[in-house]
Amino acid sequence: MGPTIKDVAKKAKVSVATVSRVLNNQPGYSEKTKKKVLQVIKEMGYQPNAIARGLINKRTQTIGVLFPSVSSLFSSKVLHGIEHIAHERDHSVIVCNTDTDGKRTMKYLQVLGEKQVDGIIFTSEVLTEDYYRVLKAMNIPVILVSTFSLRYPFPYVKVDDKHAAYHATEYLIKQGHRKIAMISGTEGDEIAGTPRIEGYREALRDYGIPFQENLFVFGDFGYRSGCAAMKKLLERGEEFTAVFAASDEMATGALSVAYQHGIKVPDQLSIIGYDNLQIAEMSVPPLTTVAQPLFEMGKLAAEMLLTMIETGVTVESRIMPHSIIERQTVAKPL
Amino acid sequence: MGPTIKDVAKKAKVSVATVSRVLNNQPGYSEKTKKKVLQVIKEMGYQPNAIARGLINKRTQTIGVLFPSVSSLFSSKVLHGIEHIAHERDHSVIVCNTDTDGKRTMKYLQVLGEKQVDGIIFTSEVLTEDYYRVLKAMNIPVILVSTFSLRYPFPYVKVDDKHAAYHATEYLIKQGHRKIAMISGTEGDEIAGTPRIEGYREALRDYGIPFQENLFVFGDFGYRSGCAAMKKLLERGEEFTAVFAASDEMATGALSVAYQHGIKVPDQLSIIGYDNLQIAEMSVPPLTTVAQPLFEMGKLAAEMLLTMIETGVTVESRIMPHSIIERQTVAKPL
DNA sequence: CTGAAAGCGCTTACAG
DNA sequence: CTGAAAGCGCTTACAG
Repeated sequence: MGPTIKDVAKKAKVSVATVSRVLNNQPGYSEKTKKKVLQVIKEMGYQPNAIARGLINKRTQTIGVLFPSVSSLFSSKVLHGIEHIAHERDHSVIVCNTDTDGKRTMKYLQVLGEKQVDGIIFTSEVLTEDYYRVLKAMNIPVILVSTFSLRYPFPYVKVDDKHAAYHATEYLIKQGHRKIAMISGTEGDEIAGTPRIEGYREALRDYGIPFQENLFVFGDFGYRSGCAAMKKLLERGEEFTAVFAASDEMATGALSVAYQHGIKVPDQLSIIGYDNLQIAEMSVPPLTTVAQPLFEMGKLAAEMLLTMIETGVTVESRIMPHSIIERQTVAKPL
Repeated sequence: MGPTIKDVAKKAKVSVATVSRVLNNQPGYSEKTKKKVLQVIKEMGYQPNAIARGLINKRTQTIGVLFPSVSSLFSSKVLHGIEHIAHERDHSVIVCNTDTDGKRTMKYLQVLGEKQVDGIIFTSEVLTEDYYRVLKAMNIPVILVSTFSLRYPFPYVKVDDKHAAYHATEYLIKQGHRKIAMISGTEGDEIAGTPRIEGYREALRDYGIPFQENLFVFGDFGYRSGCAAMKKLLERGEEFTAVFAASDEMATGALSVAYQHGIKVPDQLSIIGYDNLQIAEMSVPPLTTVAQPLFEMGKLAAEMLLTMIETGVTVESRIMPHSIIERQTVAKPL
């Protein structure tokens, strides 16, 4: 271990109280002692012990973040944004990978509590009553990202999924498409599943296009499920000129399968995704998609959390703007 | 704040020492008191304060990880592996995003020191003397991932880049290619740049193929630089039937440009990448590439670090196996 | 089997 | 302007 505040005090011939004061820029010492102390600190290479500080200040300058999967393209962008602001405002971030597993999540929540984090960001998953209870009991600020809860009053930052899905579908319609298939996310997912389906259906309805079971299929947001869904759609034999996939990964899967079947995108088939992950730009051809400002969402969530930590006042939820990134997978139907 | 060990002790009518003992499964109490204490703990919803524990134990059960960019596909995989093992072995991980910025990195190192992390994993960047000095001064275990240092004796886990590049090039040669271009990583990068160039050149040499300046171009590992490099190669007019790109992102860029120029892959041009990121599987056509076991590397690094933390003995560096993932971007030349 | 006490490295009234 | 002392929530000899 390095030198402690005691060592510094002794060497500088002052009390630890004085050293502590200059360390924290508090008043109560002459310019001369300040200089002396600062010099000794430098000489000894003294570093304050944040753990000891945390114990007494009841603040650890650390926040916890929970993701279903840290390595997903989605989570890593959001994490990047969170980390950026946290660092700017002198906080560290502990990452937790829940695997969408209830037990694991509860365990993380407990650990985060024991480690006395100052706040928590909970992302992309349904806030169960269990989670809510322990979060509530921890009595620290919590921000939800890409998820929300009607029942539990944590502020959130997210895109309006239903609205965004409506726009994506409408965009296709405005290009002239009427036979529009949808590859949805996980069945029953109330966060990124159902709302996007609703957006799709409402756009269809508003433009007088009947919803067809045959043109609708569930995936699980992942690439492989996109491939499978596309195959299913093709096998059903129902004609369609465009598909709206509820994630870029699924859209890319659909793209691959189209390619394998010799279907030209966008000449014979238009595809629009959702997320605007890096792969959207890198796919061949580049994917037209709905963009969520993930990095910004991470930043905003961290800002909201830190504001709550610092001021104690509850912050307002925020709906972030989505947008349609026009690239090369959508064209007018033949 | 929740109840402390004192509250528990009072309510259970024992001393805090006893509570501490049952908490830590140490001997020294009757079955009866144990039951009593456990019951009170449950009743009060008592959670130990890890900060107080850390202060006295000189162990925080926390490790720090430094990445150039947390949101890169590369870093997030490694992070996932690290987090997985850390959690399994009761440690938390603090992530740091250095932006490959010296000042920022030094700041993180300082914070990690103040927060008394038990160990550090340093990834994908050159270990400068400055970094080494403060790391050394912290006197805690350090593991390097995807980087290494001849001068400074920290154990590392990485793939043999030169060897892997040799294999990739050799693979192309064995398919019958003789005119093989290379899109390299960043010029002067001693970690993932130069070694891969050397591997490429040695394979060429071993198979009696002269190295041609015209078929070599630098990128910076990113997608856009891959696009630019491919354009440059095409503009130079020197014929080639295959390209080895030192990253999947650059390979994907090359793929896009080939597509834009109406060059069929793999019929007219073969491409092999490096990394085996998710996009390799998702590209059209799927990218043949060199795989590094990123998740496993993260896991192994965490295991090595935790072993050093727990036993105090220095662990051996590890070269991880690379492999060539054959997909659909390489064929025999016309 | 059990408890009183010291101590981890700090901060913060309090007193001077 | 400065220091002695209490205390944050724990663990761990030490003594019984």
